[in-house]
Amino acid sequence: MIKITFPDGAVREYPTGSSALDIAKSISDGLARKVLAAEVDGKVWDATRPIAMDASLKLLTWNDVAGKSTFWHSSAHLLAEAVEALYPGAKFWVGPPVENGFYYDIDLGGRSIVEEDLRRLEVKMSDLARQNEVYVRKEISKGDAVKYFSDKGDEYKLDLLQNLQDGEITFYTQGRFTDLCRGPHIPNTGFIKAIKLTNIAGAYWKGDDRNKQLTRIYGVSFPSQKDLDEYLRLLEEAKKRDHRKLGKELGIFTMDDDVGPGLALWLPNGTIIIEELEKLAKETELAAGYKRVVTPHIAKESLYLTSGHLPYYQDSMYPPMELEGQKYYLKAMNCPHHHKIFAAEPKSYKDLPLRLAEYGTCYRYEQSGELFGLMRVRCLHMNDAHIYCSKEQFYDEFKAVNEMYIKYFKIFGIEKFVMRLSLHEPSKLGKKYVNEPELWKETENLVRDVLVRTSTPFVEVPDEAAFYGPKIDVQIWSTIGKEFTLATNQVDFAQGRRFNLQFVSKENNPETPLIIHRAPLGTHERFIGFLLEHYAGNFPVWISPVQVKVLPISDKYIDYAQTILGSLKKADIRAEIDDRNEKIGKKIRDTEIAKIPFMLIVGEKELAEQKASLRRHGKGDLGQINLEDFVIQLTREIQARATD
RNA sequence: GCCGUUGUAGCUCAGUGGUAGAGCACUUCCUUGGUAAGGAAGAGGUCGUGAGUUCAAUUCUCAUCAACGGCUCCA
Repeated sequence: MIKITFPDGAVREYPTGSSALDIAKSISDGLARKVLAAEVDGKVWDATRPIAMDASLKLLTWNDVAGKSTFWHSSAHLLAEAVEALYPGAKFWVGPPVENGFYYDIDLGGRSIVEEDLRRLEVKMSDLARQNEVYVRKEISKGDAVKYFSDKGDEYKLDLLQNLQDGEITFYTQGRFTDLCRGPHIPNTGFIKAIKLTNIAGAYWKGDDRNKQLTRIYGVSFPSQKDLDEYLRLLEEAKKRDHRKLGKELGIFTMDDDVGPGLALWLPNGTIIIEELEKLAKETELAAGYKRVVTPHIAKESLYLTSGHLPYYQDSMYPPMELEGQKYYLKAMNCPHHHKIFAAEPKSYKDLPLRLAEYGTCYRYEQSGELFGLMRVRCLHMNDAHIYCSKEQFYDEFKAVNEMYIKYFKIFGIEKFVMRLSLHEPSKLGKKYVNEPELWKETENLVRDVLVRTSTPFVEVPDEAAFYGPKIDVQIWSTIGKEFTLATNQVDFAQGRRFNLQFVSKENNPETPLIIHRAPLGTHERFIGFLLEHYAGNFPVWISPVQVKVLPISDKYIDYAQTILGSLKKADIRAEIDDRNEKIGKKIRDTEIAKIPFMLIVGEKELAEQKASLRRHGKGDLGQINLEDFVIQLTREIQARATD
């Protein structure tokens, strides 16, 4: 007998060699039908794998992340089985679960597949699933494994085997398909009741663009059709929040073929949002001791040779234009210009920290396949600033920048983000990173220290630093799941030297400042793209392009509506009037769809009492109000930059 | 940049080897209506661009541009 400890601390005895599934059955058949895998002594196992000694046990179902992953991983095997059945000779790389489903990377030997193939594969997968094929685990020697895949002619699996040793190699077989896999898997394919293959994509082998491109098939699967339907519904919901769709519907921005890819045109409504954001940034930065500067959009080649950007980032810059025998580049970053401002006059320690801020317009030649609505563009307006400080001042300055992020995020109610501490990779010194091993260590420790001492949760990511120093990126996700850096806070110990920037210390010695590059609001493009999705287009009133719409019941009340409009405008409230020849129901509907926060409806009654009927977007009729009170209240809400 | 898909009116989309349709939006008229779509009429498109096949191309072929889904990249 073995002693099994359950998550609630209960200990029960079972015959040696019982599986998690056996144990579940002993509790209830209903539970056994839901068990996908098990956590045995903290490791995820097949539910069917015999347990030979005392262990702690947690049964994993669809409601556990690990249970879901196992389910999707097994679905990937099922996909591979279907692919092998329909397209003999296919070779397989890897088929992992992902956040929302699974994929399998496959070499189809020159064959390309289309949407119809996905439907055929779905049918085949469902057929195979219905056969309740058992996932059989088998430990196998490296020699036998190599022989199996050599005979099969699958060089990808052979490549995987190279890094595995005897004793850690397992095969999983379901039906006619056998895969090299460490598992675990669900008990049998019958658990997979609903399957949707979502898309086909090319994916470089091992993620290296010098390698062959494999066919990646993405899919998602569920234990019931109802779950799939719900998932598809949520996908539809997410699409409604997509900033590209909302941006068009709300008149925020547009793109035009003649202007060029990745070059957003800001429409009047979008421009209002930009101006509100800039107002916020300018107020905040003024209070934090920043000074504003303005710099040109272009500079000579020599500037970027000095900064070091040309050797590192030329591929991401627009090609140069030639004037008077000189090469000029569109600026991809503002820092070199700001460094020149620092250098324009001699500096003493008394001038530090010097904080230079600019909403700088940058142009980056992003790869065509990378462009994505407003989130990834080729012309961007950065909430940029550079802080020049001494080593002693660094901690406070860097910390203040981090606090500024948090302050902004509170204003916008941004809660789902991850702080990412990006570090250098020592083997790439002199290539991807400036060759200053000591400075790298020192500044990375300084930055980590700020995060640790301010108890900011963060993740460390190697090989993601800027070429000039480590950084903290704030990562967010678009509604369709793409990850982006929203804000960034970077240390730069390299450019100060490259530009020979100096200040005179208290001891009358020349010293090189440390530089902090920071962009708490990222760029207008990405930030507004993110805000559109974050609020689903329902902007808080302070950034709403139109804050109040005045709706006369009929044209008899247009004059009174105009009077109200006048008072609103006098109070600097962005208001419009809907004087179309439409019924009030239609006007309300159109205003609701336009996501305008407030409506003032005026007719016979309102005119008689010199009032207005208030309606709030999404909340409906709020009854009659006194206009002066409304203006006071609304102004207060706008000034507070209230979220709702 | 790479793989795949798509490209018809301002928007969402239908359609055909014989030079095009719907709904919404827009304009005009009727209606003056009280909290999410009143009615009628009208206007609007070289079917992304270029070339080829054909008596004839929006439709077939090729190229190109752009968008979309991924991959790679992301100061």
